[in-house]
Amino acid sequence: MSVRVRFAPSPTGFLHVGGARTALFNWLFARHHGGQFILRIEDTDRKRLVPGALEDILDSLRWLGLNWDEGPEVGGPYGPYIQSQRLEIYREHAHRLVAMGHAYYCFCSEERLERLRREQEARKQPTGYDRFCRYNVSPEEAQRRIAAGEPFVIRLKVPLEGTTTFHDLVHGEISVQNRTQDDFVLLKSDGYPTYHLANVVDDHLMRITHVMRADEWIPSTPRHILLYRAFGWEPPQFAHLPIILSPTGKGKMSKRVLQEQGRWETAVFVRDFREEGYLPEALVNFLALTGWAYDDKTELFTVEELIEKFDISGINPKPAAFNYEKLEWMNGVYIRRLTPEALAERLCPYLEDLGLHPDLETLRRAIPLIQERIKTLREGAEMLEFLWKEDVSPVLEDLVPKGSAPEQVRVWLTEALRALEGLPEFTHEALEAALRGLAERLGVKAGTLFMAIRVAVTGRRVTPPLFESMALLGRQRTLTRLESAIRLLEQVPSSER
RNA sequence: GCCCCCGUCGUCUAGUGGCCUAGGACGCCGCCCUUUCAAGGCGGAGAUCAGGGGUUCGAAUCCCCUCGGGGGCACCA
Repeated sequence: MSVRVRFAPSPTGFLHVGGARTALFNWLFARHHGGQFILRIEDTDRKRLVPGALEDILDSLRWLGLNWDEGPEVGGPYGPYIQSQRLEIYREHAHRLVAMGHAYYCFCSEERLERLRREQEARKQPTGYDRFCRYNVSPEEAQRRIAAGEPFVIRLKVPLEGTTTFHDLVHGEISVQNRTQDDFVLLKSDGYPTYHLANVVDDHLMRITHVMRADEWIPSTPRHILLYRAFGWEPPQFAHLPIILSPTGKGKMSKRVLQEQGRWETAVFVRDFREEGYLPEALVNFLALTGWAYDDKTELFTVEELIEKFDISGINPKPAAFNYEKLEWMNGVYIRRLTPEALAERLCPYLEDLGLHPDLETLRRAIPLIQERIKTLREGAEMLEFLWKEDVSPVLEDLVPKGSAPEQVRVWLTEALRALEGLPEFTHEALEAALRGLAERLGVKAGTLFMAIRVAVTGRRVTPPLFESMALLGRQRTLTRLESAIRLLEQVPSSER
């Protein structure tokens, strides 16, 4: 039988890296086995729907390269793939379970359930439904009350004894006593299914063979097994993935936790990583490695290699902290491996985000200057910003090296200006020769002089190599920038010179 | 409170009874290169395998207990 797996997000927020990793593992597993990867949208909670979330999930998945064989926009033989469009199916299945004697109608009000829970908590007893309607409402009475328009839910008759056991592909044998499970709701009073019902019905109808999902579902898996049995269906295989923790290993990967821990990182959604200039292939490689390992040395994998090597047995059951530094390093590696043309192309959107309109020729020549010194595309765009910016507006404290006076720097820059004006050729070699000579004549350390010029010309202390940068900028703009830096220094009150 | 899961360097991990005086990677430190920042090269620190008991000739690996961390207990997913 062919492998069929699914990723089933709820459109209640943007796609989180944790969700992305779940999707990735499912996708890799499907591709490895030549099976199908299905995308199903679980939007049965109408109160928590977030506008734009579905689009973000689809976009993020596509950006990562995780294409789906069946699902929204592509269709498939078991559709529709959006649960809100399958309501009739769940309703029919829930009622069928009642007819089979495995489920029952419950008319308990929310107030009664709330009171019940409070009492249980007060007595420090396990909370859960007390099965009132299972024992006290006959099928005939139930029919009468439904006909009279009374709201109801459908609950599963959970066996009172015995244990439910399943073999998890990551965690091994897991078993739970049935008496610790209450008669959970299958169909809500608004006619919508709960996650449990919709999930099981769809996984069965869509012929899902392996359910790979987040760890947090382990406690409800026995319920799902019970549901499969009630229907008389064969349950799929389960593999529960450990969650991704914040970099400290304490707390979830969320904006709030990151902030509370005083971290510099802020990205938690796939779109955040995209905005910061991470390459999708680097994120994929990194994500594959959090919670999974192939051997004791391989770290860099192409997608094809990942597909070839991926195996559930390599999944670590331990929750993993998200290591931003390693992701940065890996992104740098991927950037360095890009062809210059590819890097130029990928950089463009980030330059445009800075409000720049780069000319391709300059960009092409600038790439070799930054390729090995950036970790993200955004960083690359920022590093090249000076090439197209109208005014780089250096700040005084960057312009004046420690231990120097503004007046000194003014003299240096003026001398530099003079030297460059008459330069026959405005090339890297000519610039270097001229400015090294100048440093010597001035009796200044080359590095110190260069830093002042660097800041004057680019507005920053961290830049691509100076002479290449100036050559790229061109004589005219270089001189103009030196002039404005000199003017800035002239404005310093004489007492501070 | 009840139920479940997890526990090897700061972090990601290799390890499935002897090859482990525990290997790799990120990060960190030092040196080299160097016009800034990187990249690169070389070297280094860093884990009594959560703790305690067993089993065994032999345990990070098997068993038990304890501790610590996480998750679940909704007409949310």
